[in-house]
Amino acid sequence: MNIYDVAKAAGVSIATVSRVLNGSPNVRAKTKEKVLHVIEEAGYTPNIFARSLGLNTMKMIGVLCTDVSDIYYAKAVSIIENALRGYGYDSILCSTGNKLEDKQKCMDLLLAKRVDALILIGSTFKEAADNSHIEKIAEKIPTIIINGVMDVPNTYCVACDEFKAMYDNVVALYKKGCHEILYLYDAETYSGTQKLNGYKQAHKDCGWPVASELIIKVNKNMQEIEEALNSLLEKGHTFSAVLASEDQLAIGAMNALLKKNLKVPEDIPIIGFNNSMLCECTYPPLTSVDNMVETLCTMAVNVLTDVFEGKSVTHKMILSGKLIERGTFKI
Amino acid sequence: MNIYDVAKAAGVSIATVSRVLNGSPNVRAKTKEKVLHVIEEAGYTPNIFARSLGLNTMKMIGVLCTDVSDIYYAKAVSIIENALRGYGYDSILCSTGNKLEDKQKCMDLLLAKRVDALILIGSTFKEAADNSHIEKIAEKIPTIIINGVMDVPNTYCVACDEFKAMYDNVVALYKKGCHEILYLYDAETYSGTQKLNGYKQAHKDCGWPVASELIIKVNKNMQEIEEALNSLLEKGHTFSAVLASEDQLAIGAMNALLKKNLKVPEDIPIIGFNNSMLCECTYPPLTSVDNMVETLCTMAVNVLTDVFEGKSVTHKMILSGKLIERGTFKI
DNA sequence: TTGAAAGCGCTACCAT
DNA sequence: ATGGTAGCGCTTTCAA
Repeated sequence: MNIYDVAKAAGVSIATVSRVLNGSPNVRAKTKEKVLHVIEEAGYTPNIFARSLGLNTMKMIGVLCTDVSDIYYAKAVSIIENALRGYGYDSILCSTGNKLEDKQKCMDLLLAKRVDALILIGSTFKEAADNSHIEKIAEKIPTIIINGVMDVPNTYCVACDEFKAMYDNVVALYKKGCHEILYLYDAETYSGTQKLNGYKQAHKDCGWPVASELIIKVNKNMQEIEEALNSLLEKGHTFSAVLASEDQLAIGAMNALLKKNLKVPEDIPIIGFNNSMLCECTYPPLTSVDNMVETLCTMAVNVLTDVFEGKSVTHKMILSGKLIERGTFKI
Repeated sequence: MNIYDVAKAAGVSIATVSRVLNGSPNVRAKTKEKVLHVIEEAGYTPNIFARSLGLNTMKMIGVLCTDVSDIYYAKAVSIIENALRGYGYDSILCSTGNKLEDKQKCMDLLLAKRVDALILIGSTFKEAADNSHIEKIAEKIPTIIINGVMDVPNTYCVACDEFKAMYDNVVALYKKGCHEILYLYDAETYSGTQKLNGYKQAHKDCGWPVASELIIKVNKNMQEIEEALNSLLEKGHTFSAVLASEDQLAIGAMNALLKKNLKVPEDIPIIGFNNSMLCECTYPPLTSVDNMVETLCTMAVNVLTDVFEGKSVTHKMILSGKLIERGTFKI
């Protein structure tokens, strides 16, 4: 069943059917009704491929992240997908994994599918190679980057000032008398680097040395975190607080400490990052930095629709994070 | 830049360009090279809309779930998306929320986008109305249902036998002397009903009465769970173990109990469901039923590709769950 | 208000 | 091995 069949059945031309389909006002009510009736009757659905061919858009956005099964990205994807749908856009999801090559392949795939825009969550990356790839993409379609910042035409960045958030964490801990702060991180993304730099800068500004052995890179694996902590302690290093770039890492540390019969926060306060659902899964619940995913993602989609509408849009928007105090640390 | 431009620049016909594009063997190596060179030079990308129009497929699958930000669905989506991409299919994601109407709207949207198939995660639903809608969809495209079972043509179900898994949980607790088992659940999906029925049936088969006040419906909200537990205890009801339809609920209960200075598992063993990442976030870590999302999702995608290839496929595949013993309960 | 017809850019069949 | 060409099903412009 195509538009010709509908036209024939309704006794009109395909142009008229098309007008009805697209809500043109230039159709007599009676004609419209007739056409609509045929459509309804036959259960006709316009062929979107043909439509897209003429219009050169399918109203679809590529949404790219390293791993949707990660609680943080999942949240972001959820919000973005919903917001986009609210604007009549569908989302093609690509959960790329960490390999640069795969990310690029996904972007190319999405580009080949002629998506109207790209939303990159939690990118960009440390590798310059990759950013150049984004530049190429951005030449063709608007590209929104969530929690990454780069200065490239047709690229729009919305991010949380995680540098400052982490900086403030350190200062807050210092004020409580915690001067040896274990720092756990797992990724060297833009966001990861920002946080680590905040940690370091705060030390400098406070006039304390950064103890490099207290900065540990781990995977999001509870056992691995426990082992890292144990090995640290065995080597005789001590720390009086834990800061992590992700809630999950903080929780790994927390459980390792609890296992050693240490009290949290009495012996060692802990602050996570992301303010994810995980914070309420521990006992005591985890104090964490809310980096505003929801706002970030909503803004990202709004920016995008503004771009589509040709409005002038800021290329960089930075929000502040916010410490959510729970059981593991209070200011 | 279109296929005509490429043809002209390469001094061949569009048919030849098309052949090169689609890897036809019937092109002289030299010709192929020439065309490829032009394509490379010009950075030409075939217009997928035109291609789709002719082929009547864009190699895209609609993936539908109630909430991608939920850790369980996120995992499933992640696996499905990756597996599909491995087969050259992209995923359009729809995180619908719980309202029946929205789910239907999403399915229709996806259908209008002419996806090649639909994968429904964690559906189907208790409402008969919805299932009839699925029937209509399945008339047009193959529909895979993960953790839901229905008997409809062109519909393929892969599910975990959660009835049995929960049944076994009850039996295992009984054997340990726990006869009053609090049951927490949050959703009346197919899966939710299966689990609850397993809980009830096990009681029956063991000759124990089901205490209806011990079956509590809650939302995935820690505070609400705590309140539900407290109110239960205040009313003088007691229980010697906790079973939950989802890890998160189990954890809510666990934290409420810890807050009351009860010991887990010494005073009260707890078993969650889904074997999610959350299990390792608590202390002690949560014993939980692995309902095989990964396998389920991989199978789902395999079933789909088999269907596409016209192979004959079982319409119902049921896997067994598996108890993963951690700190909160051991057999 | 309506219709005729020219694209949109590709695939695949039929010739050669 | 290559070319010509008829679709695929829509939108939109131009006429009437």
